[in-house]
Amino acid sequence: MATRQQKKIQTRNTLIKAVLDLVDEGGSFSSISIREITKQAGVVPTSFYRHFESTDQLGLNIVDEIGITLRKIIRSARQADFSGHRMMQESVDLFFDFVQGHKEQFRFMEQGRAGGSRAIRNAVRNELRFFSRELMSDLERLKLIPDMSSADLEMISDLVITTVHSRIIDYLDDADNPIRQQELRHKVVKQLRILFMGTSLWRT
Amino acid sequence: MATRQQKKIQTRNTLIKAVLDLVDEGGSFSSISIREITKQAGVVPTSFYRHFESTDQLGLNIVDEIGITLRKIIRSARQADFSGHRMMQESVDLFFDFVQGHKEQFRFMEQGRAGGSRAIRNAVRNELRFFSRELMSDLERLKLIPDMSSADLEMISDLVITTVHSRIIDYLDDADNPIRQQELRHKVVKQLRILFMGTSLWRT
DNA sequence: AATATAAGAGTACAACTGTACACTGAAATT
DNA sequence: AATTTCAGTGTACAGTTGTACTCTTATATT
Repeated sequence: MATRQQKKIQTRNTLIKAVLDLVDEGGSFSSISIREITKQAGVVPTSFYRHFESTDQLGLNIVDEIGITLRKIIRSARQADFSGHRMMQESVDLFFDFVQGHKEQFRFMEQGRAGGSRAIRNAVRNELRFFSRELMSDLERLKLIPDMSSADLEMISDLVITTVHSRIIDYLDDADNPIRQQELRHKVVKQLRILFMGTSLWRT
Repeated sequence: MATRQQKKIQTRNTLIKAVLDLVDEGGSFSSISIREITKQAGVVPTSFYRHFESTDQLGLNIVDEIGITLRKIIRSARQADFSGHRMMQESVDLFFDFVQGHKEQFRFMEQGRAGGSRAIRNAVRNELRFFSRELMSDLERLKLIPDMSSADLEMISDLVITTVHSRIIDYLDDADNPIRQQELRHKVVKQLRILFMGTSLWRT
């Protein structure tokens, strides 16, 4: 049998998973009760407090997990080392494949960004900013956008991330319509192309 | 005194306003109860059902009101008839002034888009699509983007709307920091400039 | 003037909520 | 081997929830 510490971590993960499952089933994080969570996790209500002092605290931990997923996306993209004219399509596909593979996390992120508590909104914002900064450093490193100040590069990275992440909800809501999902990916690619073309004409 | 019909409409509006007030105070629509709403509205809980069969129904009515606000934005922009190199800045300012003036509505919209019920998410999506289509027809009418197919124009309008509306939450969360709000407006203007520059190089 | 209508008030209740408290038993420490 | 620790259980309770029901009374209809 496992050690006490291991078992605790296990239950903790079960609680987090319970929330993500409930969100995936269509629930809204802000209206999920401690009792629903513990029921879903197969644990008694009061046990919750052995791990989190509030649902909000649990939510912040989920945001941390989302951060990990975002880092995985970045790592994958760097390893794949896309190049040439298919680079854009391949990057977008990589991103949405991750969204598909972690739909509960991304649904939670979008919910939290707009409708969570102040703390959760800020946490999500931070993760997105981090993601944007990583993109920025890749744009710099690979010299994908020559002759650009740091401030402008930051602004452009931000625009790219916004363009992509704004479509997450629409993408997930089309889960039963793969054709529309495909079109959506395609649309995003076009939008990013436009945007990158714009950078070549940009002068601060 | 007012007629029975007028009084009914009045209470109905009070209920809607109650929800928007609660959202403005930091509440999440999905977790607001009928009793909270009626309490805020100064009306007995059971009265709620004389007007709406569920909170979701009330929410859909709020989305309709948001639609009206969006139409006002469009009308204002057309009347103002911005032109020249300040056009972009003036349009963005117009938009964010409206956001400022209807913060409860816009907060509700962002919450609903990501965390509402399926019905509410779809309703919000529809309003945003409408908004995007109106922009598209203006781009066409004013020939702001020459030599562009309808499909591409639609895709570009969508990108513009996304870029602007994605910043609503960030903007409202900086309510206590007007300098940051100003910077945010400025950033959006730059992003739109890049994007429009991109369109001039675009070939399907 | 007599009657019908219907918006809002009041009452009631079962289901659910967060959380305080004492308990259990297996794992960790001594 | 004896003791301590502590994750998870069980019980309890006051507050909140949605909603069915009846009642009131001002307005509308006749």
